[in-house]
Amino acid sequence: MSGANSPTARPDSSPLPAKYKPSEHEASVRARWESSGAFHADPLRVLRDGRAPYSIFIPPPNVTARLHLGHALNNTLQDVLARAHRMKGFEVLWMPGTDHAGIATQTVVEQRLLKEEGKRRTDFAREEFVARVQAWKDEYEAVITDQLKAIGCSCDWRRQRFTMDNVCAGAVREAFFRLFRDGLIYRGKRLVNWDPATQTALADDEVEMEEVDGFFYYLRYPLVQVTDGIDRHNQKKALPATLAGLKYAPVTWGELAARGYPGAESHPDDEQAWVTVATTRPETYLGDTAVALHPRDPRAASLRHLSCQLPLVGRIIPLIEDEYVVMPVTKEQAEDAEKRGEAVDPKARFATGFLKVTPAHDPNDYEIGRRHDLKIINVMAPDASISDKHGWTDVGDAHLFVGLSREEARKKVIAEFKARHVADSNGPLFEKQVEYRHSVGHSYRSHVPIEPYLSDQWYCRVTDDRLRGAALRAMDPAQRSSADAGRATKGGGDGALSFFPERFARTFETWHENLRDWCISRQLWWGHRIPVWSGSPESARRALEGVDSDRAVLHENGEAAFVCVRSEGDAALIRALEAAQLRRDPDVLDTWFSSALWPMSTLGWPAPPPEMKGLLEAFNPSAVLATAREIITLWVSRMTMFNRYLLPEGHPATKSGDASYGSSGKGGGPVPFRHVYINAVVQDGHGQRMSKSLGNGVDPLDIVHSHGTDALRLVLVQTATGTQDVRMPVDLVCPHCGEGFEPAWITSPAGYKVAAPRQSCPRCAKPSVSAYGVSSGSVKPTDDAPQARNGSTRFDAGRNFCTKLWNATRFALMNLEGEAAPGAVRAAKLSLPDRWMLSRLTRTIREIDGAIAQYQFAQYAELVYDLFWRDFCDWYLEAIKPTVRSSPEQRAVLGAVLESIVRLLHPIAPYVTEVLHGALRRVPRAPLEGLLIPESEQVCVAAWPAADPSLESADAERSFARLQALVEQIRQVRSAKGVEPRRRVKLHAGPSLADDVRGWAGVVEALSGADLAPGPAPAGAAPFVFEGADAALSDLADAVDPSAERQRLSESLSKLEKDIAALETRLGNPGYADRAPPHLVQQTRDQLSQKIAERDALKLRLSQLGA
RNA sequence: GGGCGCGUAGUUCAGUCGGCUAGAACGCACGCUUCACACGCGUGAGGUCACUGGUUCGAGUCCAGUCGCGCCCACCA
Repeated sequence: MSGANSPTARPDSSPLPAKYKPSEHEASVRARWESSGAFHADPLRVLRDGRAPYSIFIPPPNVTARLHLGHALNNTLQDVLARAHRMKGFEVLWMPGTDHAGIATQTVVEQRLLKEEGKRRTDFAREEFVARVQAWKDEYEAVITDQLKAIGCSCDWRRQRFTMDNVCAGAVREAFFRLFRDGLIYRGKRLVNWDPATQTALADDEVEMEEVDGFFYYLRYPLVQVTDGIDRHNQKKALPATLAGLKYAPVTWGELAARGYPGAESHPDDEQAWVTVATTRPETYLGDTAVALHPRDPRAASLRHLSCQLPLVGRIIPLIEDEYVVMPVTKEQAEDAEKRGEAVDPKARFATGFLKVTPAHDPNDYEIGRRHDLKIINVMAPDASISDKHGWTDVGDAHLFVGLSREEARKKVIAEFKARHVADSNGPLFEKQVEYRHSVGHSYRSHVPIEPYLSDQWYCRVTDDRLRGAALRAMDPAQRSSADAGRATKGGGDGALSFFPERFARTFETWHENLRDWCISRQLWWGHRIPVWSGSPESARRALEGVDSDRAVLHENGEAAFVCVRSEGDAALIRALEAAQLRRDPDVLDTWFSSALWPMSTLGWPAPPPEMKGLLEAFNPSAVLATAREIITLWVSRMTMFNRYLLPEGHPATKSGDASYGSSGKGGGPVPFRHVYINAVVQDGHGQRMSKSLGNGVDPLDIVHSHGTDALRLVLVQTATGTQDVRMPVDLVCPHCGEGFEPAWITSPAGYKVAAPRQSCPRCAKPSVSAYGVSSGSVKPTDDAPQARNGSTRFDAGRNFCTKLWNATRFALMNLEGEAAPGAVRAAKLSLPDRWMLSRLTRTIREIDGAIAQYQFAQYAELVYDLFWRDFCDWYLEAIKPTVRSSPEQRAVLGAVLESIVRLLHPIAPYVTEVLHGALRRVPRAPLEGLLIPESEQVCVAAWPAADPSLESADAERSFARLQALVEQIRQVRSAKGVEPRRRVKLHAGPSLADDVRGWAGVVEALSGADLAPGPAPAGAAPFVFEGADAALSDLADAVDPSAERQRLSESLSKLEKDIAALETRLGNPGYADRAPPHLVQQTRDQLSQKIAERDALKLRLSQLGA
């Protein structure tokens, strides 16, 4: 112990190093977490011991690339929840894993193979190629796992899964089998987003829209009237002219005029009439099977029962009426409508009112075709060249287009239409072209325009009520907007699902209301192979003779038979099928199919191996899913549907721990999670979404390197305020001299602002390589141009906070030595700062609990920040400095409060709190009545602090607030008068305030550097007013300058006058006293009278100083 | 085209039920190397809460509209 005159201990007695260096502690802390098994969840503690479960399924990151700050945010928030609930006594399972991300991963691997080895996928055998992708996956799965571990994620790492591992594959297989068996998976000919370059179907979200400059082409279709065979024509629309003895005759303008067609009379009577269609894609006219117009179009009546004949092809196609068609408007009409505030379809200005309908090559036309039972004629090969081998037979004179690419065909069609005439004497078939800028879907893989393409695909019937309806019924009725909101019935997961922030419920709801069946097949090699064998019905039936329907299911579809085999291990059956010439489908499943099963597959459904027994019963449904808003549709929806469909209604009450869940088959099963928390999108400094593939993704490990993990997490948590976007501007850090600098920006090929691949440091001028160039593969780090890490001053606040916490703990440790209090310390007997601090702690614990329950992460961070820095450091530690060494009771409070703060902070800043907890627990701590913080070896499994509400003391908070106000006032006077910081001055106060100051036992003196002096203030003292009473400071070194003093007091006076005027206006308002709540009126009155008292005191003081 | 979000101090952002004399961090100014911490301490300066109108005793907050920025979904006549 240092000398008796020293109020606190010497700094060198601290057991902690002088400075917190994250890199010196994080690895060893992490190793202790892992070896202790602190994060390993045991379903038995739930199922047998009745402990409350709390589970979270990680959104499995794609194994395509390293994680960026967006992932760091998402996973930090999950970790905050996991750690907080672990400390609150829940049995926590945070399930980790990664996603095979079919198309994305295959694409990056293909690109790399092409770049590094000059090879294409087709240069490999399928197994060989898959092995290469597997190698990539192994590499990135390891990288991602390391990143997640580094940022402190408290996942149950022993249970880590991958969407294509054996357990997950079993779930995919079983789910597919049941959905197939129940008629919810079917083979369909549908329009898909076809990438003609890679020849695969793409999901809607794999299509990128790009603005393209193009043209509207105006083409003329001659009008004809079918004179014989009209019935057959109407039954099977769009017949070739040559077929079935169809007889037809040209329709002349004269006939049209007779039918009342507006404007027909301006044409020669005996010439053949035509209609003009407008299209951006003239080459698709080869597949047209109708021309449509709006039923209210003024021309519609006069055209009824007429047809068009496609030039060159010769096909006769009907004129049909459909409300989808946009009627044309003139420029003037459009402007008028806009003036009236009416929306005008931009297409209306270009439209002719006649829409060519090509069901095989346009999604909207496909829908029209279905409505009108039109023929579907596919005129393209899979490579998007014009072909007569894929469903187009009535080629006629159009054979000159066959074999052309779609681009060549477009030119050729235009050229031919320009060169030909409607009829011998008419004008050309080509009318005009108009420039038109529109957005066109492009493949995110090959960047060529998407072709809507008719092909055979597997579909999941998500529009079935057992899936879609179940998902909608899962929603919390309070978050539903539509009419049937109130009709949610009881049972299963109905009404159990809610969104945070609430507004995202709308996204979920409208998605389901507009849902279409889900195309689940992909023409890829990387993924879950579709477990269906197809061949002729007879051979399929023969091969399945005597095979139980539990092993395989047969669906027949006209000439084809499809056999779904339940188990990959059913080798005998598979051999029999292949012997019967049935071939396995070459396609794989959409990646989201396995993702949709994540909450089940990771828990071992349907047949858990021994080490996974009980997981499903214990941990599904999970507590919360934390994810990004753009996958509400892709993922959240599908998990909800599958979980509810595949798990039985009674779950988890089902007792069996084995495979034998019967599917409820009604979609009445449990929700996969009760809450969905949508976190913000992390953007870069330019407001662009952060993404490694764009080259603007920041590796969280760069921030870990520069600021430490806890700093990273603190700042990320602070940003989670419920907004949609978070901007995280980043710099580069020079690898040579450590200078942070703003990179030089360039625009990437995709139009994003990214750091230039090569940078040079503004300080040392040496070159470096930025992340963008590295991820795009355009440049590699070398010895003289090493890679610059990202850095950001945004994280300084977090680092500073950790340092402050470290230092405060060091200080506390120095002062916690010494005799412990003999028994339990009772709050009522403590000093004001102690009672105040305990009150603040108790209140803050309550507020933090509320914030966590509502996913108010930023508020949680702010609460614990203020508690620690503002209350504990700025006031409490300073207040107890004079007394703590001599008061065992005060030491008990100090130790208990700091330990509580460390625990409250642990979910956000796990590393530094773990180290500090280790140091703090070596100091014996006397128990404190009302504050329960049981001993624990590690803070990550320590109990959340429990404070008795009685510790919350309004009285202590009120008194301490007065003390703080007085101290601040004294500091202001000192600062205004330029008193030396270390100089002790004298405080003169009236008897009542002096009593209070004495009652506060030296705290005011310690915090303000002013000692209470007896008697009235001497001449020349600096006066001030506290709570309307005179007080003063004297002994300020130099004599007080009366003119400066007048100046200062006058400023205070004018501010007071302003306040008083404002308060008087408010009270003078006749409505205020009547209608405002009484306590507010009273408060205003009190404020006014206090300000008036202060003003009068100041005025008196000023007059004493002499005007 | 449909939906959602944002606009508050130089910067990044809080601001819940309308009660506000609008806060924080960083930055800035002044003072302080005080025996936990200069990644610190103390004291300050800094705001037409995008704009217009409305409701209200009272509007940053609610309503209507305007302008600007961004995101998601849909869309190739």
